[in-house]
Amino acid sequence: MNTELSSKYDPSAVEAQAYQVWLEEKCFAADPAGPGEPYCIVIPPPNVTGALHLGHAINATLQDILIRVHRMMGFNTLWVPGIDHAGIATQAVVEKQLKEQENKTRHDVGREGLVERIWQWKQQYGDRILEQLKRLGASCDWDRTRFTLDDMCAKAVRETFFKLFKDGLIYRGKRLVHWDTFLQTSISDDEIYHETVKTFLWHIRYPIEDDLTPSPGTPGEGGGGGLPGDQRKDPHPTPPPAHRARGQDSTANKGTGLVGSAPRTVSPHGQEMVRNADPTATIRSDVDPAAFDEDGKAPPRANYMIVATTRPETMLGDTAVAVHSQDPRWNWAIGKYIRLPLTNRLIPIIADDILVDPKFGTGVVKVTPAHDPNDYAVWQRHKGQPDEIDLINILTPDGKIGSDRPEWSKYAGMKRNAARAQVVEDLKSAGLLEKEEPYETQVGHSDRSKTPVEPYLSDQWFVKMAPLAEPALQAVREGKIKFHPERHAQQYLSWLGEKRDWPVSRQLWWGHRIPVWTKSWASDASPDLPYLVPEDKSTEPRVIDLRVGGQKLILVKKRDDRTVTHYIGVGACDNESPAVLEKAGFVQDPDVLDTWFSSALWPHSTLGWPEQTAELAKFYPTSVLLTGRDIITLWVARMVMMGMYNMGDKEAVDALTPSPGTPGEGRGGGLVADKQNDPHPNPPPAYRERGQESARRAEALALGLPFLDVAINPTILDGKGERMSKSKGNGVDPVDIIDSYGADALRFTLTKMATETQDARMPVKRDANGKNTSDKFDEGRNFCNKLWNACRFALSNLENVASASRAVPPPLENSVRDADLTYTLVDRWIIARFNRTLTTCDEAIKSYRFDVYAKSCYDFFWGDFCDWYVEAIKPAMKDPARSVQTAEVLAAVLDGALRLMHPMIPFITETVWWRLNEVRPRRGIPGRIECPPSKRLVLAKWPLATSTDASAEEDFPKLQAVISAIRTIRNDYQVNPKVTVDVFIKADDDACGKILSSRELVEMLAICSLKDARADLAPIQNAVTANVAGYEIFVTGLIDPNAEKTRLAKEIETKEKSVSSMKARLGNEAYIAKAPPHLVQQSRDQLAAAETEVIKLKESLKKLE
RNA sequence: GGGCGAUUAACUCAGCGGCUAGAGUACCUCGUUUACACCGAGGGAGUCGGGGGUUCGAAUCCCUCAUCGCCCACCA
Repeated sequence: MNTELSSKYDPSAVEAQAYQVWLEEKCFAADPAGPGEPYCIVIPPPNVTGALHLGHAINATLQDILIRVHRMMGFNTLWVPGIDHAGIATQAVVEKQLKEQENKTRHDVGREGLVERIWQWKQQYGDRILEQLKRLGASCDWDRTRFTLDDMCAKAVRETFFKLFKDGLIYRGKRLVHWDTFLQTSISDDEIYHETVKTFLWHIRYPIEDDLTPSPGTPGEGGGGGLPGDQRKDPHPTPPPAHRARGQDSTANKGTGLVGSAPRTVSPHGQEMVRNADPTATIRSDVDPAAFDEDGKAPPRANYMIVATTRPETMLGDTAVAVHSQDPRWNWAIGKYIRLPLTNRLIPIIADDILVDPKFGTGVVKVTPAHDPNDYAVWQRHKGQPDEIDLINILTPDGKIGSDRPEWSKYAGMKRNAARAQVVEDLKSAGLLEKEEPYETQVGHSDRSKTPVEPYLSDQWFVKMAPLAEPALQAVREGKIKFHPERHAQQYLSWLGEKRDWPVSRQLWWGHRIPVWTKSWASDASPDLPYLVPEDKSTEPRVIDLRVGGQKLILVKKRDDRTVTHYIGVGACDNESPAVLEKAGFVQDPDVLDTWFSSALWPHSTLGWPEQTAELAKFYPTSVLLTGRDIITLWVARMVMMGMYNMGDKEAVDALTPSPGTPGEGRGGGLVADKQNDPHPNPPPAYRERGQESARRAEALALGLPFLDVAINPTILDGKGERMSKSKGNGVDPVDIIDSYGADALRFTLTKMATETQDARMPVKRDANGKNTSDKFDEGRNFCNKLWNACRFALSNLENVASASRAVPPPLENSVRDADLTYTLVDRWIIARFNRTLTTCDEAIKSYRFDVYAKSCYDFFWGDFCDWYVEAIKPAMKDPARSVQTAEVLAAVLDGALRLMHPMIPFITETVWWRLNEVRPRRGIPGRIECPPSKRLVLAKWPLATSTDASAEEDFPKLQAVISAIRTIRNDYQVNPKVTVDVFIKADDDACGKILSSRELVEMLAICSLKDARADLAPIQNAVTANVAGYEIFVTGLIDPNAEKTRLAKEIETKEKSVSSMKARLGNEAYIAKAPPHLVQQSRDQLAAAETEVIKLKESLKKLE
């Protein structure tokens, strides 16, 4: 291997070689049996839909920084890479490709054909994604790469579903889905596009049936039923074994999760599966009744209501009319009935303050629960209430009016538009059409068939949220999991707080097939059953928990009616369970699980759960989750829930959740309230205070938490603040940047952008090759180039200087030696600066302030190390008397700097490290910069911050100020850089002593000759002067009286400004009385200093006249 | 409609009660001294979005308005 550093920095060569070495030497491989505290991150698996973008790049870079830092700190470190199958999204791109390339639909190739094609896609893009991560420098343990659809994850998915089912947390329920009447399938939200359609808004009269006492058959009487389609007549099926559900709602939730044609579970709030019932919706209680009564008189009570609709044909399925409870025009009618035109059905007038906005339209809304999401929500809200309403489906799967109701038989078989025309015509002839006005509306269309979609009730599987969500809420409320920045916890809390049940089935082909098998047969003939359940002759609903061939299997037997028995089988973790069931004639549910179902298990499924693997034991809970804020709800919340559910110790989890009796109302404020009570919210613990951390970890382990911290990285937007996307053409491909700038430069720039803000902007432009790029990466590239060259220079110097003969390094315990005193000021200063930078970086990384880490490294390396230190030691390095000592410091500081920056800039630092090891294998300054040797930087020890050096940090900046002042004068007078100027300095004895002891430095860096420095300096004629840091500086030989007058006048002006502002401040009695004394003193000192400087400047000015 | 965020130099951003408000890029001047022109030295550049308030003191905290953006929900 060639360790020479090329004179020109070439990222591609450096990067390829270093990465290859890391891989060959298995530097990223984790060993659960190895030493060290665990530190684990599981990657947010990128969707296999396409290549990685900058969002992934920043996310992966930050994770890699954490992983590399902790690896160097001696943690047993594991970064699990992986990819997400991304159900809908991936199927959609492959279907699109199929259409474009072969002009086929998924129905043409069939389920197996399509799935096979998607696997091909996965192979191609999955590999590409992993390749991209490698080019970025990600130090993942590649042997543990996972895919959310691989066998390991599949096992975890089946086990979880099984467990949830057994615990009664999974149920079958109805949900309104988008229905494509042409393809006769439900489609996802993503596959809908909206088209503006010109239609009419029809205003229809609904006659109020006055003075009608509710008859026994009408709803509201509590259970009389009698309405066709009423599902309440079904008996509740037998609950599965009553495993104790978690959380305060447990009692209300037991005994569900089973077969059924309609949701029967009523959670305390009636929200159990309402996708569209938004419990946070504003209830319009602020309505002022007077607003409807402009004349001060109550309006006359009408004997009909007017409803407006764009879809009159749906009135066949109306089951109520809703008004606002505070609307004086209509609230008197609540509880009365409408005689629904055309069908002659009686439907109730109900109050629903969420649905109805009294300020809009007539204030009356027709309610069609089976065909409108909002109306469905109304049905949900009123279910179980005295004003419960009915639900009537009027459509057949192919989008025609059904024939199951005699009252609308006239319309049966008509398609939407025909039915609409007929209904309108009939209303007209009945004189019930009040008005017909042109209207534009957005109609959802199916992306597949290009036909309008219908909201359609369909059977879906749901996961009950309340018992899962409550512990997950508590875990964050009580700080067991911490968000960084903290404010992001709010989104998590408010979303989970809704506890909306989670619809987990998707009508797709790509994904984890729902592990449910069903079979129905006449109850007197069950030929295959004995194979599974030898002795079951019962016709009663029951749950049969059994093992077949050692496989966990649960069977639910439900008597549907007298002649047919349904069995549901749910297979658990083994691949053979399906086979067992299928052999017995069971048929698997055609749907797949929501892609987030497998994602929710990611932190523990990737470590081997449900097997008790060594990885799981060592690395769970993971240390931190780094992700974008857009998936806090979809993903983070679900991981916490499922982690606690699968991994948590039941007692610990239960103890976390307050029982219903405990006062819980005080915690409405959540985080905010806690923050106010705690004087030190989220205190930044010193990085190595391990005790606190391991206590937190133990607690998290008991609770089953998937991670201790959640760090949110910013979203990268383009220069206009818009999200990057392919369709907009404003996306930047990280690989393009790596090709042109290098991975280190990309990483540095992204790290520096990782502030606490939620968005980071990146102006995008096109490069010469027509690719998108951004000037933002210049900074990273420049820094990398600087780093490369400074290292080359340092190494070439070290090559020429022999190592000190003493044995190095001695153990850390050795305190600072007396020999330290022999170090020069600049040596002591750079060592102090290094240690201070290290401390800052430790804190920054601990608190996920990656920008601070990047900025500190940049300032230290470029601003201190290159600009001052390296320049300052040039003479000493050429002087045999001093070079040995100087080289020791140089080597140690360089060593420390490489370690410090390696996590962010891994390739260059590693490459330089190899050369440094050759040139100077032993290095370190005992007690100041320890440099324990390591062949590879990636595995080297993280530096330990040591004491700082107050006097060096105070004195050196004064030298810098003097040098800068002389340089400024030189520049102002445009002195040729080769010309040496003469300088005299007046200051007190101590200060003069200091400047004289660094005389060489000042003379070299300011290109001057320091003629004299003393307290009693004789007046200097015709000098250009400056006053800094207690030094009065005179530069002779270049005076231009007029220019100097202007210069001094300007100087005096600014100084006087500061004098007057200080005076004003000190003249304020309240300031003297109330401000902290040290600030008052500081102001006084500043005033004094400024005043004397003004006097001196004025003296100088006088001399010129 | 709800939530979150942003508004500081020409651009991209730090700073979040107390230094004369900083950095990078761009710009201007000077300079190729063998680490680096992807460089060095120096410089100009800002009523900290507007308006109120709290405070001895506000870019920083509170209220309000305006503009922009992101996420979520929705438009009978």
